[in-house]
Amino acid sequence: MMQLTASQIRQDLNCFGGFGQQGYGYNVAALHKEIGNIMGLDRHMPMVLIGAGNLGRTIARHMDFDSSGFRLIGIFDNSVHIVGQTIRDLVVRDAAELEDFCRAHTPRAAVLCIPKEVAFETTQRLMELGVNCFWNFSHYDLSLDFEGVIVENVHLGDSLMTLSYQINEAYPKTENQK
Amino acid sequence: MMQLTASQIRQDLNCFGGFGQQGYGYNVAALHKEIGNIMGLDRHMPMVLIGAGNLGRTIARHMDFDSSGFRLIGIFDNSVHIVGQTIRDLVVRDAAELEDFCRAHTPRAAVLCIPKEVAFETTQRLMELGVNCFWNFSHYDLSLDFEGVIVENVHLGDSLMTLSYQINEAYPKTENQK
DNA sequence: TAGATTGTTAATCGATTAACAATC
DNA sequence: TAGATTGTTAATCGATTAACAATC
Repeated sequence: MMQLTASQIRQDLNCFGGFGQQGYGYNVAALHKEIGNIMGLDRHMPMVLIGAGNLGRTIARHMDFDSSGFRLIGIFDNSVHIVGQTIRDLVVRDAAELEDFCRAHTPRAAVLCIPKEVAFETTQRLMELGVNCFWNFSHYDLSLDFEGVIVENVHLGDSLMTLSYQINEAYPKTENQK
Repeated sequence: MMQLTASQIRQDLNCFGGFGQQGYGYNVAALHKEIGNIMGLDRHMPMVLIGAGNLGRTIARHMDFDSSGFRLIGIFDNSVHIVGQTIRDLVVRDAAELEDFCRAHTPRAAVLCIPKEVAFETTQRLMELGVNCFWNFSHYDLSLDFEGVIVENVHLGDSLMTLSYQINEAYPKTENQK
């Protein structure tokens, strides 16, 4: 279904070890669990979310942090209109409380749902508090300015442009449209 | 800055043609425009968004469709609580109007911000209306059931798990944590 | 002409695929 | 023993890198 060959699956699994039994097959349940362990999905690492605008709220509401290796323990914003709101079971805290909160709960990871204008300073604040793993929704490239960060970027604009390219390849612009 | 080599850039550009002048260089502004043309970023293809829940509203509000090759011309939902709301400059329409609207405006692309339970039937409805290009935020794999679709998937869960894996590689679980 | 930079071909590297041994 | 399926090595393929010719 995923368009992978049997060879490729065997090769990929063998990067991490042997999980099957020759002549018999794989124990699917056990393999599934092993892969989860390799990915660290059972770690429940404390994580904070910065920026509770439309995007941040959506992420906080929709994502299943618990089954992805994380536990969302705090949501922060600097707008008086948003601070105090409850999202899921968390009350949005004032960004000014970030230092105290991080010292108390020592998260190592953060979701960045902030405008790129404040991305640098926010990242710097977090790094000083020991947070160096980022799920980055901002348009700012953290890895340029910070050493030793672990970043996973989500740039939805790139994704939409990729779709545009695929469509443009399959159905090219006609001369009239130019 | 993007960690690409000069060789790689030249090779990649030459997949589409020669845009520079030997001995002189590239005209950056012209090259930028050419790349946009290749990606079809100036097409303003009509696009509808299906599902105006948290995620759908966020996408509709945040994304710059116009500079990515699309024009968002309609937002649809089936909840009476959401239909009638205004997002940006669009009023959310009842999903029942989808057929009439598509016949009138003939969009070819759609954003799917719907639960996976209704993803199949919604896709089928859209395909019958001539919409076969999808920006898919649902957990459902369209390409399995539909031939000739162009799909760009956004699976945020995968992205978060990728971050988990990277962290788990860099900072492995200790035995105590197991 | 010398220096610089692109276009293009060749060499290298890594990933995918195929083949086969090992094992149930 | 025969069939099936994994683990692992070898062959193939494609992408990245390097080299060099072309051109300003």
